[in-house]
Amino acid sequence: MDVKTLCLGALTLGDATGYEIHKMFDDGPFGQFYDAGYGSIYPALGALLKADLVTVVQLAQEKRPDKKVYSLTPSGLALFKKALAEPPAKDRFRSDHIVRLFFADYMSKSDLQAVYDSYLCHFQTQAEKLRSIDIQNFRNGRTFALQMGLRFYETMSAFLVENQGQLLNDYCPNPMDDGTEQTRNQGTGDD
Amino acid sequence: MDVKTLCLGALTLGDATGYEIHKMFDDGPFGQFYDAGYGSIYPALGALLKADLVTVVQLAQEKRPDKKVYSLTPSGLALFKKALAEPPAKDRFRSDHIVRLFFADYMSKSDLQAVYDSYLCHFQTQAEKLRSIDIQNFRNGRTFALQMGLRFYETMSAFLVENQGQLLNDYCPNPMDDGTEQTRNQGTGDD
DNA sequence: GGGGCCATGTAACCCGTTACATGATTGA
DNA sequence: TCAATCATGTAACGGGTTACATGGCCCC
Repeated sequence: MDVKTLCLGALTLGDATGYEIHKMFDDGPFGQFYDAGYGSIYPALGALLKADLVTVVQLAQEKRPDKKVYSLTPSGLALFKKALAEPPAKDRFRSDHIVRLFFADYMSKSDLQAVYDSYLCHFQTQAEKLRSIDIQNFRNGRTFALQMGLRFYETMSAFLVENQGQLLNDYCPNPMDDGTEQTRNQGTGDD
Repeated sequence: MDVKTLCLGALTLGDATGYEIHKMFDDGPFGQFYDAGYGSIYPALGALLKADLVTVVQLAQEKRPDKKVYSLTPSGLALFKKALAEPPAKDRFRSDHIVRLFFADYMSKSDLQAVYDSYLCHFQTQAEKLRSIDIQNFRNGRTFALQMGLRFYETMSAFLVENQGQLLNDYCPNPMDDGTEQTRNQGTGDD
């Protein structure tokens, strides 16, 4: 699902500027399952406008660039619904953090500790963010997705806390002859 | 973290062919937190070879294309460790499924049900896959990452089961007056 | 017999990321 | 004063995905 479609979706929640849509991907309810920078949002909005899937109202502001408020058109909404009806692509998850956790034995203990700390902090922060979102006027799907994200962050941070010892206390740097591969030459001084 | 680096990491687990590395991203222990297709793996391996970060042994096979078994060189290992020591990029999670769950009210109930079913099935399948991986000879980090993945899949599938009713029984299609739920940006500031 | 597995690779394309460019206001 | 927030956009670059190209074996 590309940024254009996601922008359409964002606009079903109400008219918004590119700047505001970006915030939705950053802070708001979208951040959990997608993200997009200005460099993709603004061009997407431009393309959407050309295709009459959105309209724009330009509000002049004296001290800032004009604010361009975008709204969904009926055909934009129709296209979005059509996109939703298509079979979803596979989820895609990429985690530099888990790569490091996985290869813990190739890291120094202090680097590993740092990764652990930043990861835990990340999950806790995200959970906090989600908790602060008001779900009163959300309909079912919104609430569901939000709670799912919350559960995810809470579970992951709980996991990190519970298994900290396994990772950090039992830490043991790679001896480099663990039997996994054919021998190469001596791993000299490294780093 | 790019595919080249990930290939280096894959090779720390033992010599492998491009085909085998691909399987690691597909089935194996890498699938949880990264994925890569042949179209990125083979070129990556080629580049790694040119840079002397891996070596290759070409085994002629009569009935198939030659099998090219790649091995990490000391400098490849060193580079990989250097990459691990760098601060990790933010996790990136993209879920077409959750987008659909979030916008449930813009879908037909049957489409929504289908998305729910396929998502649940996905998590259950993934969990099963991870459970079948033998963790006996894994070191801490490997086990940790694997268990983290397992916890993730189990939690998500449990969440889906627990909250099925909220999503599907309380389902209520969008009234669709004008497509938007509220208005923002009525004026520059307020007034 | 046909589909899936083994096994490798290339090339085009698309899309998104990053960096660049501008600039005033507000709060610490 | 310095950082952050508001606010929009462009251009180049890079990377990965997709599709294309090949072909025999093995199991159902």
